[in-house]
Amino acid sequence: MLSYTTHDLVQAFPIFDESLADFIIEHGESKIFSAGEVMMRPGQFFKYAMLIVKGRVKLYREGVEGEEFFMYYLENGDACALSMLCMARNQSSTIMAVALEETEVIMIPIQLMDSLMKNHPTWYHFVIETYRSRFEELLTVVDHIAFKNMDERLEWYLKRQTSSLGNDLMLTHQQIAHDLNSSREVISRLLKKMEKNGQISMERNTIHWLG
Amino acid sequence: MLSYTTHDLVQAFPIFDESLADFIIEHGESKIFSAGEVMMRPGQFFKYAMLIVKGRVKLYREGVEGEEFFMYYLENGDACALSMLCMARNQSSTIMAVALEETEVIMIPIQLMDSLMKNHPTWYHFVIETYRSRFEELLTVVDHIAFKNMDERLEWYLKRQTSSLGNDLMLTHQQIAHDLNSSREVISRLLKKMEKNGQISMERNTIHWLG
DNA sequence: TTATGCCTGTGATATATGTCACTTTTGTAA
DNA sequence: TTACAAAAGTGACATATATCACAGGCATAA
Repeated sequence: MLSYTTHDLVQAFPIFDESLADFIIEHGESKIFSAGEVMMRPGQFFKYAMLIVKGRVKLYREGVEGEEFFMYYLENGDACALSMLCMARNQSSTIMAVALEETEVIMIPIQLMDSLMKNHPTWYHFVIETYRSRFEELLTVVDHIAFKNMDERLEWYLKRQTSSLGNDLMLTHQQIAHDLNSSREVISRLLKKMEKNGQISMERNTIHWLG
Repeated sequence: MLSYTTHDLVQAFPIFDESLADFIIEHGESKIFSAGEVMMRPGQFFKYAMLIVKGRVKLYREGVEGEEFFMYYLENGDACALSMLCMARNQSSTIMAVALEETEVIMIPIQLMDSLMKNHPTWYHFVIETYRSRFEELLTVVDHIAFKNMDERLEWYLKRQTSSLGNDLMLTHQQIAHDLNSSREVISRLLKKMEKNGQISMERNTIHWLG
């Protein structure tokens, strides 16, 4: 039994109807991850579908030699598409989810899926929409790495960051290089260019987006 | 009313139970696409979920300047994850699906989704599994373009092709270059190397995989 | 204050891939 | 057979990105 009100939940997940919200309040479990905590790792087996109520989760892909590649953030009102697949198997696929801030999630046990699907049309609308949006996002990620040069990718990366984190980004060039699987020097040089073009301004540890 | 038997359908889609197969036979529609026909294009609105019964469909991403990027094939027993999202909106996202051979599909109208989800647990298991596998596939695509050099990507590409098309690939270097968004010369040179390493042999229009 | 460890800037160079120009091979149609 | 177009081979060069080496700036702890 969760401590949210029906109203809270419908506000966070507008697609839910009240009976679904009530069902989740009654049967869901709650969990808080602290900043920096790993929420999901390679080859993990899921027993729950996870809904994000508060905080921010960074999803990224790990290469075999420890490279990183940023994919997207999950925030309030999102669900982890991968956790909802519910049947993830042990595989070499290595997706990582890390809480960036203290993050509050609702966990819904697998066993409830049948009942949810059967009795709550808004639940599977939600599931479908979750997949759809992540799938689309992944497609645009593919577009960018397949078709674009690093300068455009960097610009797009910064835009996405600002839409999630605001215009003042507390990021080092090194972190950005990791997220784009590039190198610091390259990122530094490209940022310098963007600064000259008046797209951003920079301070130590911070980039200001001048959109 | 489709002309398949329950048995046919369950054989093609082993996850279906008989009552689901019967439902689909009763309410689904059938369509045949001829080789080369475009089955899905940018910004299309879907009224049907599509199940592939026979043939082969190539899915690829188009860049803004007409570049191509191969993603995956759909074959007998697969469903088009994107069509199942059912609510695709007009967007700049440009995914293309083209029938490679004559391809036979079952089309399930959106309006039936509610009933299918409600009454046929094996249906949503199928839907979930469809998403899961496409999502995973897309993740491995991201891995390769994010982390790997062209030689490894080419090798992986050829392996995937063979697992779908057999060991004798009727492909020109130009086609491969398109699929990988590279250039013919680069692909030719890399193929030459692979030939020297004994991984493949080549003829005009054909590459033999010597796995 | 000094010492230390990030963070950032910058030139030189290496490497992978893309591009250009041209040739040779091969299959097919006239 | 010849003629032609598509496919494939190849060297030279261009460009983007990665890597290396090092210097200077800034923040924090001792």
